[in-house]
Amino acid sequence: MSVPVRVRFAPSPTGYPHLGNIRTALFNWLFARHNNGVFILRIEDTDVARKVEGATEIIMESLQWLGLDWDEGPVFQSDRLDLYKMYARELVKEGRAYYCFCSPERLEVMRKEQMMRKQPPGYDRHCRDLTEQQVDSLMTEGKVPVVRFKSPLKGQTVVTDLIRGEVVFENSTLDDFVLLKSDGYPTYHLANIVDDHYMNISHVLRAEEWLSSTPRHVLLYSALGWQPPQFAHLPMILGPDKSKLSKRHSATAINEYQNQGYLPEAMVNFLTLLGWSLDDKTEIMSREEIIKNFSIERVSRTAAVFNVAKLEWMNGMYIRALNVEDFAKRSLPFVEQGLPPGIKRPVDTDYLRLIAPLVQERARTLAEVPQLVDFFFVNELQYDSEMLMGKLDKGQAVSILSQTIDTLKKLDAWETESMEEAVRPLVAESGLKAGPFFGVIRVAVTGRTASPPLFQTMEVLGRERSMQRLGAALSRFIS
RNA sequence: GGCGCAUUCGUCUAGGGGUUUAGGACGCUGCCCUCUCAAGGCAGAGAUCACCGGUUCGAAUCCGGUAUGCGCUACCA
Repeated sequence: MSVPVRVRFAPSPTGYPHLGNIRTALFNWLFARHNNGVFILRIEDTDVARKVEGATEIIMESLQWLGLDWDEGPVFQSDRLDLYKMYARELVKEGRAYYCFCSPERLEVMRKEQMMRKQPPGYDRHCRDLTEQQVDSLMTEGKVPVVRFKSPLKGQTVVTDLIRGEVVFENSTLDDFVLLKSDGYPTYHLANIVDDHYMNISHVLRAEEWLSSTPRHVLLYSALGWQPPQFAHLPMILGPDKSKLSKRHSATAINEYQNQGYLPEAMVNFLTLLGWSLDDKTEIMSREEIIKNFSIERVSRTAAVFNVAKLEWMNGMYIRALNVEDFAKRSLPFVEQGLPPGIKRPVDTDYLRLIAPLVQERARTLAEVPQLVDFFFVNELQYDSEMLMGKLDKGQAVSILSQTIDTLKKLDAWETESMEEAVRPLVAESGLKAGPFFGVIRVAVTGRTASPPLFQTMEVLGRERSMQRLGAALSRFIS
């Protein structure tokens, strides 16, 4: 019988979660779902100074956007301060921790000196051996202490990591870290251990940056007489400069990707592949496939650089896989937002549905859709006559336009096929290649040199608008 | 400075002693398709598997050292 899997995502509420946080959440969620376990959301709001109002809501929205549903929580550490205090006191009582009255100023000076002497910085254990009387008198003076853990001076602590194996730390390199701050809040180390224990967390999946503090956690578990969970330290996600992803890098927050028109399912697929792989070739996988196959054994040990270009490609794959209806629906908010202000809102959704199939395979993100479709909406096309002529001369352009207008005018049905049937012969007669010939019409109708297929575009645009645009182009040359 | 982790094409990765002339993907280049742009198809360039030693009949794969990168080194998480 193995322990039931219970994992948690435990961000601190400091703003939009960035890609690294989200990847951690994702792996925890995948691990829980694969093992029919429980995924818990816990908010680590023990740093009053860094706490940002509304951040919890933002975190929850981000998880929801990606479809990472949690089974318990959100649990707030700030609601459980008494619990942490209780264990801090207990540890002091048992001689496993002590009160420290050193001022921030003293600590600062101490650190500077250590740095200057090229010594490893760390608390010098000044208060470690205060007598009970000394503590009492400092207390009555009104001094507010922190509680520090009494790290063993010698011996080793072994961390067993599911991804990295056994990692051995010399206890002499561990300092007496703070458990309870002077404002009564616990540090991460204390709160984390107490909560993981109380919530019966079975596996701690977190970023590699935590590996160095894990021996402290192991020591704490043992001091409290608790069984530690299993640890798995996930490889970090790096910026293009190979340093830890942070605000210095562009677009690190998850909401930026939402705003840029990335699909959550593409995001999930892509992030899954940052540090995990199924085999030597499978890349596009449904959520179900990923859940079915996810395992810690296949998590890589090496940090991964976040590569937007590949995300773009994958997002394009997902966009093309959408059914047209869905694509139109998901594009709508981006179109509403991205079309020039002069165009009437709300945007005609039936019209957009007709346009959608013409641009779906041309968009890599939903945010690109407005630029792809705007000529369907604007009243007056902006382009210069040079563009209209392309490599042809004025006479040729005039002839192409007038012949096309005459031909289309006689057409009964304004449909892609009949238009093409009627216009194609003109190309042959002109002695030109189809490219340049259609190029003139394309610019006349769309105002650009690259567009969806011409006749399909004209069909959707409608007879009236198409003819009007062709006429407008012709009148540039004949006034 | 100390401690820890890591090191396979530019990037994400497969590989876990012989099946490897190191596979796939993104990106890049070329060709095909083609009314343009995409999409799609095909092809190509791109990795002395960080380096040096060792183990072994045989090493990208195991061991040691070195180098480099990154992380931690707070009353932040």
